[in-house]
Amino acid sequence: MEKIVLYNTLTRRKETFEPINPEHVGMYVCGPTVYGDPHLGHARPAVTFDLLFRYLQSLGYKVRYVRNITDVGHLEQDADDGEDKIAKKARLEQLEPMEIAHYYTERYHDAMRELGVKSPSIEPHASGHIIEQIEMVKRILDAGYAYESNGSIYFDVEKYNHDFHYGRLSGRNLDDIVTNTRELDGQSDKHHSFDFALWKKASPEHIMRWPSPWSDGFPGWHMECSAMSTKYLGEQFDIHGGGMDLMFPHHECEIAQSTAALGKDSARYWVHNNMITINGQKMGKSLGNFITLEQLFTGSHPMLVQAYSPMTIRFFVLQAHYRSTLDFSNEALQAAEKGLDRLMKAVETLEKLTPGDKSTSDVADLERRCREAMADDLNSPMVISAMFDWVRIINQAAEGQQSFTAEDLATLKSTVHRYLFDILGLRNEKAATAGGGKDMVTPLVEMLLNMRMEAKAAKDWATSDRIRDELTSIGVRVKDRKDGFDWDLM
RNA sequence: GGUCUGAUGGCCGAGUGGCUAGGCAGAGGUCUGCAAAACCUCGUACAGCGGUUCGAAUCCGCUUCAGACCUCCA
Repeated sequence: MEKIVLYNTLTRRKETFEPINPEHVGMYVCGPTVYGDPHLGHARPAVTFDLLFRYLQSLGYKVRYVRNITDVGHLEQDADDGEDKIAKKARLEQLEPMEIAHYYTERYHDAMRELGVKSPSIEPHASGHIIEQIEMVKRILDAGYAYESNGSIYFDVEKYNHDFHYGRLSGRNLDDIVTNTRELDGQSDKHHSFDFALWKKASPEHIMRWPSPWSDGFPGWHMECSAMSTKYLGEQFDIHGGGMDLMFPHHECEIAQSTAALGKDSARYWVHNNMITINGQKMGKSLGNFITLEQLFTGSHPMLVQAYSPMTIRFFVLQAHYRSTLDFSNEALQAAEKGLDRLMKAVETLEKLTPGDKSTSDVADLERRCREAMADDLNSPMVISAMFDWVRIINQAAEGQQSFTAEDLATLKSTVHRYLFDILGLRNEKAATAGGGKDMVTPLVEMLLNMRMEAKAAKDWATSDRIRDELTSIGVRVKDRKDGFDWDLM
């Protein structure tokens, strides 16, 4: 198996990736809380871990990719008295919480499909794993790292920290957390403000509730990921992913829970994607500066000067390394759109190239550069950079300035396919599709262009230009070739 | 305040102790009946100040600025 390195947040360095079972990879990624439309921020982790998923598969691993749906337990504001996000939305819209969860899950799936994000292997819902979560809470209680207080169960951070190290993922130690956390005013059931809920007793008006040994209530937010990752991937698995903003407290608490319950670390490689920013600031719900994916696809947001296709968004995300922040702007998105367009045109050009006697460039160069870039912590920008160098070479070949043997041409096509389509997950949105798109209009366009050729032969420039102008006006771009024509849809 | 990141040419964004990342925009040229597309050429950028080094934008220190997390957010 190809040797690859991944940046592990746990050690803050790149490490050679070695799965627990040689042929298999278990990967868990924190999915969305389904109480609102998916926005540009959701696209980052989805595309990042889709890239990792596709890449690992392309290397030959059998990957079990688990991405959860949070439909219960995620509270607003202070975890002690905040309202459940789903329940709040349900109350505001006078719907069942499950209607809200279902609706936004569907919206999320639709957007992900558009972005070319593959469906994970398993997509468990928190509400469907209450029993597993209760079992895990019991294990933590049995191990002595949690306490009951008025029907709720809290994690005993101080005791845990005595035996292990609370804060090792996010680089904190408990003293820092203590001095930087405001102690609550005695109203809380918690012993310390830094303790977190494993199980919460439901207040009378709380809708989403389940029976448990301690009270009718609901699980704490962090429980679902620990319980579901353990259930589907085992007590130890390879990769745990998510956004950097989840590092603390969410992932830190997950580590504490799993370690307390199982006596050992659960995830070996922690992989975090960085944020998408807008005017240098994180794009997020709380800041109210987010743009939904649908708004992006349709251009219906005051900040957008035009619509951007799903593949433009995907390409935009892939052009930056996943651990860097990526700044949103119309200019950047337009650049991505044009760049992607050029890339896809070159792929079409490549399909039409005819083989020559010899090859004037080494096709192994592209494969090597792409392979090395991906193996080095998923460096998709480097892959794209190599691709563009070859776009030039392909275009030169189309002009007769380069040539390739049939064998090299086949290699080149397969390399481009593998990296651009299979691994980066891009697709040619404008390409011919069965029963629609370019195919449908081809006979008509070519008839007109043949007429234009005749006009040109007769030096009837007026007719020739009129045909071209009319075609341009309906979105067909005409390109003259030495011995004919070419065209595409704008 | 604590923890941690980052500062790259007009914009986005890689990378690296010495060898052109790439895209977009811009300028000139080739081709063309004119265009478009494509191709060729061009900007010689790495926040500031010190230090290490034969050599640093890349390593170290300081300064300035920005961002993330420390309450929910991908």
